[in-house]
Amino acid sequence: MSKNDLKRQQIIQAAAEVFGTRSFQNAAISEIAQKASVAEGTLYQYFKNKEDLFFSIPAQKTEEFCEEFNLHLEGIYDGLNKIRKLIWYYLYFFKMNPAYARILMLEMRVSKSFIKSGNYDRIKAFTDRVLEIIEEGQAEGSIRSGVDPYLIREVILGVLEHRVTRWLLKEEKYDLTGHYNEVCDVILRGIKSSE
Amino acid sequence: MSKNDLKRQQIIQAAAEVFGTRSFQNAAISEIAQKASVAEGTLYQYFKNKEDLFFSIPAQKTEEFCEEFNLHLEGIYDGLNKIRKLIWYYLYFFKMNPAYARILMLEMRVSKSFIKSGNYDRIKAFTDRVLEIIEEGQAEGSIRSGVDPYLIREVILGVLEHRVTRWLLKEEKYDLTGHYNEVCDVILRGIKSSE
Amino acid sequence: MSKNDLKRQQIIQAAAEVFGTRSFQNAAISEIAQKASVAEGTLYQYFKNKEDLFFSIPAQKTEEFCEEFNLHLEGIYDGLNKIRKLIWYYLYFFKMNPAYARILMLEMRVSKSFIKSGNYDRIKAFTDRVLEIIEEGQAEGSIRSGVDPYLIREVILGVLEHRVTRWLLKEEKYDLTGHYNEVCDVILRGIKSSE
Amino acid sequence: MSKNDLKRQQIIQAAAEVFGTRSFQNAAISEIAQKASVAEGTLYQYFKNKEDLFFSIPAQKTEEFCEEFNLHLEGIYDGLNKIRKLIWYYLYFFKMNPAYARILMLEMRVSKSFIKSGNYDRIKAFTDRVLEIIEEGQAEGSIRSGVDPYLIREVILGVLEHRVTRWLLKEEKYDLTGHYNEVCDVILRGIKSSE
DNA sequence: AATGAATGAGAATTCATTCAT
DNA sequence: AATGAATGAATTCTCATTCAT
Repeated sequence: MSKNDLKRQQIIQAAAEVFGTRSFQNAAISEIAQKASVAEGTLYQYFKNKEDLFFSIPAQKTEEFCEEFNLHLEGIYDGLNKIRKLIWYYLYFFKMNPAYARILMLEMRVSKSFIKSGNYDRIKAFTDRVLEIIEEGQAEGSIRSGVDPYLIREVILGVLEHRVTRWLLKEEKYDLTGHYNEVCDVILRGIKSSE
Repeated sequence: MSKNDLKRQQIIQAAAEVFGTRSFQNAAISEIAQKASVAEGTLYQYFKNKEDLFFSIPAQKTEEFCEEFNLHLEGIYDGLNKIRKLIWYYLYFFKMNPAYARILMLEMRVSKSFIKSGNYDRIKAFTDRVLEIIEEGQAEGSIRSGVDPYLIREVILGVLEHRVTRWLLKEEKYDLTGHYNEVCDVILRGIKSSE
Repeated sequence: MSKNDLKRQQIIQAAAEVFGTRSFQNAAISEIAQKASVAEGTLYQYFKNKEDLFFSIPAQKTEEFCEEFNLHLEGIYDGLNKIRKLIWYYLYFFKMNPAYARILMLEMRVSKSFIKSGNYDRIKAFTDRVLEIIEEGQAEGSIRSGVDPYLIREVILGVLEHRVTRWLLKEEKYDLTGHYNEVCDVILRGIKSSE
Repeated sequence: MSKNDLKRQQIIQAAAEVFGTRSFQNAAISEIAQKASVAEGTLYQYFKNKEDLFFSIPAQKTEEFCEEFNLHLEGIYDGLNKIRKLIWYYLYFFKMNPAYARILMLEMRVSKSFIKSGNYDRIKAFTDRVLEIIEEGQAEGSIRSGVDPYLIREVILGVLEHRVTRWLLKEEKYDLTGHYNEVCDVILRGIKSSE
C-alpha cells in the first residue's frame, strides 16, 4: 500500500471512530483530524469535503465484509444454506462492528446523496452477490422459482436491516445473533401456518 | 378543538410540509413560521424546540393511519387476510403521503431521540395492534404458532419499511403498491421451495 | 428616521471607519460589529454579506457630498465658475474625508462588482450632475461646444481622481487643495502654448 | 539570459496570465505553478511570496512598453506631437494588452505597497520620460511654460488612466483608441471656449 | 535546485432560540 | 398570547507557505 493510501486509510479509520459515536452533523472535522494525527487541512487533500470523507468509510468495511463472507461460503454448495449463512454472517458482522453499524444503518442507508455518490458501488457489489445466490438457489430448485429474485432479496435484506436497526436503537442491549434459527425459519418458510 | 389546539395543528401542518422536502438540518424554523403565518417566537410557545416540533408531526398522521386502517379491517375476520390488508394499506398509505414517508422512514425511524421522546407512543400503538393481529392469527391457526409473534412482526414490518425506503431513495419513480400480491406471497409462504 | 434605519446607519458608520483603515480583505466583520456595538449576526439582518455592507457605505457619503456641493453652487451662474467650484469642492471634500477617500478611490472605483451593484447609482447621480453643468456651459458659450461633453467630463474627473489617488498613495503628506488655481487653469486652457 | 532568468520569466508569464483574469486574492498560487509547469515550492525560490510575484509582473511589460514607445517617438521632434504620440500609444498598448491593463490599472495603481516596493521604479522611469518630454516642449515653446510640468503630466496621465479604467470596468466593450483626436484636442487646448 | 505533501491560522456566515415590548 | 429583532456560538474549508526529501 502506498504511503498515500496509508494516510488515507488512517484518516478513514479516525473518521469511522468519530462518526461511529456522533451523527454526521455533530461530528467535528477537528476531532477527526486530531484522532488521525494530521492537520485539518490535510483532510482536504484526501477528501473533497466532510461528506466525501463520511461516504468513503463504507468502502473498506464493505470489502472486508465481502471477503470474510466469501470465506464463510466456502464449502457450502446449496442455496438454502448459503442464505442461512448470509443471515448469520450479516448479523454477526454488525454485532462485531456496532459503530460501523450505526453509520451504515442510521445514516448511509437513509441518505439519497450516498446512493448517488460513487461510494455506494461497493455495497451494490454485495447486494449483487446476494442476488446471484438467490438465482442459483432458484436454478437448483431449493429456492422458490416463479418469484422475482429481487423481491426475495428485498425480504431477506429488509428483515436483516430492520433487525440491526432495532438493535441499535435499543442501544445494543441484547444479542443481535440471538434467535438466528427462528429468523432463518420465518424467512425461509414464511409466516403462514403450513397446513 | 380549542383555538390553542387549532394553532398547534396549523404549525404542525406547516412543519410537515417543510420537513417533507428538506431534512431536519436543512429545514428552517423561519420558513415553517412563515408557512404557518405566525412569528418565529410563537413556535416556541407551542413547542419546546425544533426537535420537539419535528417529533410532533407523526402523532396526527399516525392516528389518521390507524383510524383508516381499522376501517379497512372491518369485515375481515381471518388473520391472513388481515395481514394482507395490512401490507396493502401500509404501502398505499405511504404512496399517498410521500412527504410524510420521507420524514418517518428517512429520519424518525433512524433516530434514537425520537424513540426516547414520548412521541413514539402513537406509533407503538400501531405496532401493538399488528402484534395483536398476529397473535389472533396464531390462536385461530392461520398463522404459524410456535414462532415468536414479535419475530413475525419484525419480518412483516422489516419488509415494508425496506420497500418504502427503497422507493423513496429511488425518488418514488415506480408504483409502491405494485407487486403487492407477490410481496404478500413471499411473506406468507417464505422463500423456500415448498416441496 | 426609523429605529431600523438608525441601526443601519450605525453599522454603516462603523464599517466606514474600519474599511477606512483596512482593505476590504483585511477588515474583519467582527471588528465592525464590535465598533457598531451589535452582534455579528445582526449585521446579516441588515446586509446580505460583507460585500453588500461595504458597497453600502458610499450612498450616505455621496448624498452628503451632493447636498453640500449644491449649496456651494448657489449664486454661481456661469459654467466656468461652476467647474472651478466643482474642482475645488471635490478636492476639499476628500481632503476632509480621507478615510472615505481611501474606500472610494482605492477600492470602489476599481471594482467591477461595485459598478454592477445598485449602490453605484448614487454616484452616477453626481456624475450626471457634472454632465449637466458642462452642457449648460456649452449652451451659454463658456465651455467649448463641438466637443463631446462626456469627454470633457472624463478629463475633469480623470484629473481629479488621479490627484486624489496620488495624494492617498503618498500618504496624504501634502495639501490636496494646494495648487488649485493651476489645476483649474490647465483643465480650462489646456497644456498647449497659446500662441 | 541565464537558465535561472528563463525560469523566472516563465513563472512571471504564467502569473500574468492568471492575475490577468482573477484578482490578487482570487488567483491561486497552485494555478500559477501549474501553468508555469513548476512545483508550488519552486515559486518560492524565485519570489519571496505571492505579492512579490504579483508586483514583479509590470517590470517586463513596462520595459516592453518603453522600448516600443521610444521607437514610436523616433523622427518626432516637437513636443506637441510627442504628447500626441504618447496619448495614442498609451491607449493602443492597453487595448492590445487588456489582461495586463487589469493588473496595472485595477490593482497596482491603487496599492500603497506596490509603490513602496522597488518594482514601481520601472514605471517611474516611464513617468520620468513623460516629464522630460513636457519640459522639452516647454523649453521649445510648444507647451505652456509657467505651469508646473508635474501638473501637466498629472493631467495627461490622469485622463489616460481614467479612460483605460472606465474601459476595463465597462468590460472592454468599445474601442479604447476611439476618439483619440478629440482626447488630444481637449488635453492640449482645454475645455474652455477660446474666445 | 526542485518538489509537493503537510500545515494551520483565520473568518464569514447561519439560524435556533430568547426576551423585551 | 404574540411578536420579531437581536443574539453569538459554532465550524467548515481555503490556500499561501514551509521543509524534509
